[in-house]
Amino acid sequence: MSTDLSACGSCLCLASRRTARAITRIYDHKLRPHGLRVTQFSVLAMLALRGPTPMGQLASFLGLDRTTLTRSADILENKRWITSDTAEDARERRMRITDAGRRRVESAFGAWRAAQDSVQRKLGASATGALQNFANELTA
Amino acid sequence: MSTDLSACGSCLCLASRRTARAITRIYDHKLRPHGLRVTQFSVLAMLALRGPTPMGQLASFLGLDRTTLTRSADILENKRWITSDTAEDARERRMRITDAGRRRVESAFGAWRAAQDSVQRKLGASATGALQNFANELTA
DNA sequence: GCCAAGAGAGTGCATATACACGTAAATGCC
DNA sequence: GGCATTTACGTGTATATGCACTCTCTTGGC
Repeated sequence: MSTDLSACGSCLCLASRRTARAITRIYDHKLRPHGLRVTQFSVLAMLALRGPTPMGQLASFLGLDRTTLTRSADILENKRWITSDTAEDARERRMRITDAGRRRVESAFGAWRAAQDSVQRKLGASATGALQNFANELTA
Repeated sequence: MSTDLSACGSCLCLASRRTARAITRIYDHKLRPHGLRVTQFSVLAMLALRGPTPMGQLASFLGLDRTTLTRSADILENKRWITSDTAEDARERRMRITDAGRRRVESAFGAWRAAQDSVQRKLGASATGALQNFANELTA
């Protein structure tokens, strides 16, 4: 009377993780010459686009845990690519991209574009559109 | 003459990672009472379905780096949920699920099913089908 | 003004992830 | 049979990820 595990072969979590790992490898490979990981690129690009943003809000935009961003932010701050200060509310840690950070992310933009195009070619336009929606639908 | 980074707002890598993180949280939450993470569940289920499998081959099926599986396998082996031995080829480390491992993954199956259904409801049938294809298309 | 409740953020811990590098066993070629 | 090559795998290092817990600061009610 052992359980039938065959349904696990179509595990959506495994599928999503495999997809993310495969895509991440493509981006990281392209970004490597610029000394950036795609996770770091995302944080820098987000800050460049949105301007100074408090931790929690930035974590929410990136869809990751607040405490995860704390560690990533420390790394980026050590590299002098971001700085942080406090606002009126002394609890808030407001993150800001530095000039060096902006130069770094801009220099890597071509590599990011190449990776983006590569994945787009492999998956097709409709698939990439769907992928864009998933995260939003899951956090709604 | 600063670069226009606005295209980074639709980064496919960020989208895939956000999706995977959100889905992982759902599965991990359901599996928690059973003392399993979804990554561990995947390894155990795969071994239960496929029988004894060498490291590299298992890593390939899971779409993760071989060295990542080394660490995960060590954890599962410490918990006595899997064992490993060598075959004719002394280089091969062949993984095998134990009875305790099988009981564990079977006891968690209901939780996995609940998480799977939950994500399926949120994304819809066509979307989940698409998600299943992505990983395969990217590793082809 | 005082205090309880809530909001924003950091730490300890465990696990996940992969690249560069190293090691040992099998294999192919002569 | 001996050695270069290939194959399967492990380690060192760095980063990513999130839960439980803790701390500090703000806010509301009195």
